[in-house]
Amino acid sequence: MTDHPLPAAAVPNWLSRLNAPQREAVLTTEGPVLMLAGAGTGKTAALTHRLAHLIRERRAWPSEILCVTFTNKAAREMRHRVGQLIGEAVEGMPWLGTFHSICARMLRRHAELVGLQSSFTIIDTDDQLRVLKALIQDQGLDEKRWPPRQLAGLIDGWKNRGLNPDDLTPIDNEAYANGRGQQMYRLYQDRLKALNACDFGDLLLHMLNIFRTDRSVLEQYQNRFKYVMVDEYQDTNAVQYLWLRLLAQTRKNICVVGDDDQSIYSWRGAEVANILRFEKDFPGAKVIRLEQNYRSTPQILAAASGLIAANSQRLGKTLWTELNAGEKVRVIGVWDAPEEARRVGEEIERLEREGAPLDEIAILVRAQYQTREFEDRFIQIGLNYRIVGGFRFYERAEIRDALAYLRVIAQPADDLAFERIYNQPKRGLGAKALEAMHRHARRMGMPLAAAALDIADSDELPARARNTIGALMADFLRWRDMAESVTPSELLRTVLAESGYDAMLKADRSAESAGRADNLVELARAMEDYATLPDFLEHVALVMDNENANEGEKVTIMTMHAAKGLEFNHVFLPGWEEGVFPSQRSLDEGGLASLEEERRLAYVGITRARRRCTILHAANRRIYGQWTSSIPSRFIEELPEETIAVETTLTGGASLWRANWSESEDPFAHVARDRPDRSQQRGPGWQRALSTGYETKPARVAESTRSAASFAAKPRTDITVGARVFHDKFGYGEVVAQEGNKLEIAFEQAGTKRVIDSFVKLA
DNA sequence: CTCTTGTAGTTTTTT
DNA sequence: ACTACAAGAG
Repeated sequence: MTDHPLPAAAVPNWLSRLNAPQREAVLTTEGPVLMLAGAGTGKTAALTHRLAHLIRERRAWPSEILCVTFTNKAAREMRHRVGQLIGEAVEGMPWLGTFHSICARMLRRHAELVGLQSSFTIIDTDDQLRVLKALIQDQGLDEKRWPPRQLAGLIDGWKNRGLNPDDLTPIDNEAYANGRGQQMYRLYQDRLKALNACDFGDLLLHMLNIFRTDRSVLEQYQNRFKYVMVDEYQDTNAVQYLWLRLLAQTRKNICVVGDDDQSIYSWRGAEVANILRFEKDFPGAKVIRLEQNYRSTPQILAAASGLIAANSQRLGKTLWTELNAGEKVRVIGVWDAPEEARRVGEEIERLEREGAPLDEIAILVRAQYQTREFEDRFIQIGLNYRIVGGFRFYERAEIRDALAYLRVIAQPADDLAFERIYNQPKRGLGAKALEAMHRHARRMGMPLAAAALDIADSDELPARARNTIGALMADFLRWRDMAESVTPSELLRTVLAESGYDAMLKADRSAESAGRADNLVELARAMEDYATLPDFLEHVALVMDNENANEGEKVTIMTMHAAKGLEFNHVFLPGWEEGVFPSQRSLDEGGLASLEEERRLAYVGITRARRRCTILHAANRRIYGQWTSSIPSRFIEELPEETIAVETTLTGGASLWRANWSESEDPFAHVARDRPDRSQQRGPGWQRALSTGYETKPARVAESTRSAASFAAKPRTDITVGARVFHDKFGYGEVVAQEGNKLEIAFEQAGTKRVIDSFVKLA
């Protein structure tokens, strides 16, 4: 295309705010580019300008650029900033997103190639564990000895490495239940297929499998994507790497950005090696280093650089800044965790008095449990805070229940969702009913919902349970029809009203029920942004983070992992003690590599700060309910002495004494958390189940059976009229009629009953 | 079938 | 210490 390489003087105005290496990254559009961008060096600016440049110069249409990030937050930020540069055109960028959302989009188009329907459900970790647990029980394995969690971890690991069940080595196989790893992995994949579902790892693995086996699909995407860009390349794992390499192989217009010092996700399969070998993968790659830091003071930068220098495996770079020297990094030692929280609270109040906005203050912790202490304290002193990443909106029970209803409507094969709500609100269906449905479903190879329809039409369960099931299935069929013509949020409101869920909450007098109802209203509101039910469900599955409405200024509390890519004027880093940070687990399990990852995490933490950085450590902390005394983190010693100012309250006897008696009792301990009220049972759903007059429903149930024909109930071939059969409950009998999979049997003891064929065996 | 009691895991980090 | 789930009683 236009090949007039722009001389520096001719640089368009809109690039003038970039420095020389940034501009080089923007203008080097052809061929592989590796951008090594240290913390705070403006890599997002470089990336977004590069993207805008490609579009402005008409080198590619927005839809011809693949731009991958790791988190939804990063994707949103990128979209927003590109939008500022090129305006509306950003709307036409369907391929800007996370690895997972992009793969989901692709997989919907090619689902049949891996044995799924396009309507497949994306299940989260919770559902994944349920499936695995059921499989483990099926296989007669002891789930104490071989926990589902462990298997889930292994399977995730294999998927991250791009391995299918057939690709496992004997060593991988041995990792679970004495050589049953491969078998369990295969069973799990089969089960997912039957559920028409995939987990997070599958989104990538399935696409990789498709690319590997189906040339024409791969070529289609290779041709489409004229340019490929990848953010946080140091965090890619093997599948992501292989997937990218296939896509970029032909054109080689791939630009990756990363910082090996900020690689903090190796525990989920990320391989720093990917960034270290980029030049080998793409010979002739242009390597561009962004080393000018625009974020932090020299003191903060020097402290962080000094710390990270203790790591061995580094590409190495020298960050510099033109900013004026600021304050030293403060290191504060306190007696215990409550004092730590108190101290941080005081510091924040002081900053507030000096005019610092609360939005510019963050507390970055190693692990989620550390947030609690701060929460308690901030409630006590009335300081506004926001916890990022804690309990997510979409993980609340009532939200998951509502979503389960919608999932069953959208995707009848979704047994996980069906199991969640078949008796929620309570309808008087329990283990017996579930077992009957399971037995039939398994025997017929059909989903639970289809089995439920069959059972409603037989004498298998007591009349009351049967009628309840029939009524529920009739509801679902009605809702499924309605879904065609009504907006998703209207559908939800109808479902909540008609299922008795609303009534259940209303009748519940416990403290939380009002909040739950509010959450459901909020869910319906959130759904208004989506035109179709599948659109919404996809959003929920992949974009699980909640940007709750930002009312007013708040201090941010979050993990250091979550803080990557963000910056704040003032940063507090509590809990720098051996065993907390670096975490005990990393010390025990991962060896040196894992310790170095913790150190990189520390580096990420410090470099979030623009003006002031405060590190704290406590001498005593409660871990697993046990008081433990701890020593300051080794990372504190590794900070260059000239960059830090140490203030420790422990050295003087006075402060020790003070700490000793003031921490004795927290008067708010019992106020801060609400006791869950267990009086919510026996909701109106239960009453409704008794009072809705199920006797009048049979006609409707028969009708529903027909419309469920898509489930294709196959009759047994081994049973014919006249056959003598045995039924667990009714005993011996003779088949007098057969209609599809339903039998009419004259039992010797119980009289004539209608029974589903999967419940009898030949006598 | 629901409620109570006992036990074990939990505290890395995310899609 | 706290929760969440399994097992057992009513």
